[in-house]
Amino acid sequence: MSEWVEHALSELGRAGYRRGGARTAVVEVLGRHSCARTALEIDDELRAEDRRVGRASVYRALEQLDGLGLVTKVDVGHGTARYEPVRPGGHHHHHMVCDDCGNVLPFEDPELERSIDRLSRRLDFAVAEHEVVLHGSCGCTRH
Amino acid sequence: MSEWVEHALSELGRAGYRRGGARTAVVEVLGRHSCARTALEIDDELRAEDRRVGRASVYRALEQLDGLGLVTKVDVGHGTARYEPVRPGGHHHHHMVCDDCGNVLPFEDPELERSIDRLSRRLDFAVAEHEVVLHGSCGCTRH
DNA sequence: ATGACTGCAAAGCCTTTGCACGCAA
DNA sequence: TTGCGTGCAAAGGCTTTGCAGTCAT
Repeated sequence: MSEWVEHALSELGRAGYRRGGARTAVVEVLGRHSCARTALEIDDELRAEDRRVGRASVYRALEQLDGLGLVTKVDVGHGTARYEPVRPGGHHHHHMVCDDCGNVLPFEDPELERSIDRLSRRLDFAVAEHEVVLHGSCGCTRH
Repeated sequence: MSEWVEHALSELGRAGYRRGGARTAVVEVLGRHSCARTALEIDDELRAEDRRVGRASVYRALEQLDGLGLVTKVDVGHGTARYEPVRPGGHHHHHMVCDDCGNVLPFEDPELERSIDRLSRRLDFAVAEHEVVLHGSCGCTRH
């Protein structure tokens, strides 16, 4: 089992949550992925392994995880939220969205992070989070 | 009238669109703002000046303008799309979103743009657009 | 036993679509 | 006259909420 899954479950416990089946299932699915998933994808994945869970419970679990900082909510457009595990010590990354096939791919770039940090200090605005989304094509249409 | 309004109306004409009332009204509202508006805000603004327009027409006009590159669709999360005029020669900018009051403010930073350009060249991905969103607080809760 | 957790169904948003009428060209 | 443009209403997605039964503690 992924380290993050144990971490998340223990943090949930510490925050006073009970160990319900639906929430645990959501945590386990998230733990299998390094990049952002939608609520629907998580639900489908659970359904595929016959662990049927109410859609509402998926959303509730994600909301709680987000509140505890255990996942990040990523919005790459198209009106569907995505969530991904925040691994302690893990690398901060952003996303490229293929406008041809809808694929979402992660990337990271220290120089970009430095630019944003410097900028954040300069602005008259208390920056808490930042998100960079690149749109374009991953090359899926090449044969 | 804003220069962009004339530009947009003429481009719409060149693209073969007729000069309908609803679309023109949407263009005029957009032209009054330099930063991103939602479809609902545009609709409200029109309603306030007794130029009632069907909600669907607002969405249709925005879609067409986006298709011609006359506006940019900006997604700062919260599940609501925003649109802003693309002024020829205007500065490329990004957005800060106040998580306390929902305010959306523009900023620009040449260094950040350079970082993204360099990064884009390095990636195995054809970057067409990019979007940076800063979340945090604009200070509205200070008294 | 108590109250959190869950699933289901219903309701809420934002956005898109279908359709008949009206207007620009 | 032609068919694009428009408004209205209905339908579509994603997400949230209400509620009663269930389960962890």
